[in-house]
Amino acid sequence: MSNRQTREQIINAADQLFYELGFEHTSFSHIAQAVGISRGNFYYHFKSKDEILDAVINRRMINTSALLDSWEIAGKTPLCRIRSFINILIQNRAKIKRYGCPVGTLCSELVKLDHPGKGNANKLFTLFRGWLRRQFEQLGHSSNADELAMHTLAFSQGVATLASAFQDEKFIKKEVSRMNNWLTALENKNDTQPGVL
Amino acid sequence: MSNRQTREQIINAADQLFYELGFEHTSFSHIAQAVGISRGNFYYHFKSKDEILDAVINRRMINTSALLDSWEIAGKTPLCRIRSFINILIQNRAKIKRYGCPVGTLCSELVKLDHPGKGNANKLFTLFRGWLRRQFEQLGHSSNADELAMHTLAFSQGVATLASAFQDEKFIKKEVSRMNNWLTALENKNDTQPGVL
DNA sequence: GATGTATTGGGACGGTTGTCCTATTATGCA
DNA sequence: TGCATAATAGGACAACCGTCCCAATACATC
Repeated sequence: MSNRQTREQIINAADQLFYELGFEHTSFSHIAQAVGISRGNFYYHFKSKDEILDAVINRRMINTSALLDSWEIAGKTPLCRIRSFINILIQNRAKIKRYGCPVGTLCSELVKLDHPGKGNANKLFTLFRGWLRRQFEQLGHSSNADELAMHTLAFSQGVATLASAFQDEKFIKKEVSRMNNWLTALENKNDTQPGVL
Repeated sequence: MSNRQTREQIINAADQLFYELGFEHTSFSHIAQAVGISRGNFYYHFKSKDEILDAVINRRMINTSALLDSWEIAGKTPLCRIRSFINILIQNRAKIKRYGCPVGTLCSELVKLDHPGKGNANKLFTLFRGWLRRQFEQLGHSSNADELAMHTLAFSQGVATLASAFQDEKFIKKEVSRMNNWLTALENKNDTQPGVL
């Protein structure tokens, strides 16, 4: 097999296992078994476990960018695009129920480990944050677009954490519905109307 | 030193270390060093690491119960009591910024480890949930008290996760302020007024 | 002060971790 | 077909893990 192919498979397996088992609890043995290669083969592709983590985060960054771009194209209005973000909670509800949010749980773990890669992991949040901020600006909330973006991010994190703790998919749907109502209300009171904070 | 004293010290240190380093990453060596005893001494007080986790969760349950009771006494109105809950984000903001929420991060970790103690850890959430539900019932929102309790919990989890990821205490204050506004608005439209969902 | 129990320290144990080396096999090019 | 290089398998390595045993010490009771 070519260098590139095996490397991609390792990143693939690590990506999934880091999500499902956590970074620290995922061992080379886990990844090796998932890919179907020997443990000793890793050093040829990656110098350390941290380097695999870097590759995984990098891959997630690229995938996330592509996802945001697709929403940018498919969504006609900023409101519609923000709803795309919120709806990933519904789409991924089965996995979220089992493992929480892949971004939030990774960041939380790396912070506790005081791991060098925690900064990179947080960039995933920054990616969503910037994209959401731009959507809220286009929605007419330039004055507090970043705050609204952070609020939307916090919403998704809270829902994911509780859905996982209580093993409750219905709760996800309820909160998404609540969030959609909030967005609708937000559309009707933007910066163009004076006197509204 | 008496049996009880050492045991309490172990639970104390483990409680703090599980929060700051995570459960899996905290070793007997860590705890031993924090308490100032030898590693071999553990088996006399606890048969396994899982047993320490049980004791830590038990301790947190007791402390949480006491905290909720104190809010019940100090808070004159249900609204005031719910605000007590929200304000722990402000009070513990320094630690939350560094390590996230002690309940949320522990539950997330144990779920990924598929650890037997995950059920016990979730009981901490259930404790808050039930207490909040009762407060919302007293506030006149019996029909959806549990939903409002879960929403409040999700809010706090989302804020803690993002505050930790972005190392941002100001964000906590902003979101707490937003939540307080939401509560105020909620007080003015309870079940006693028909036609409001 | 002697004796029996409660508590502790030190270390052994098998297993797993991430890292790293080397012999072996597969592959592509001349 | 022969050869250089790419890729892999297997295992050695020290360090650490949780567990567990046992001898040494502290303490309380007589």
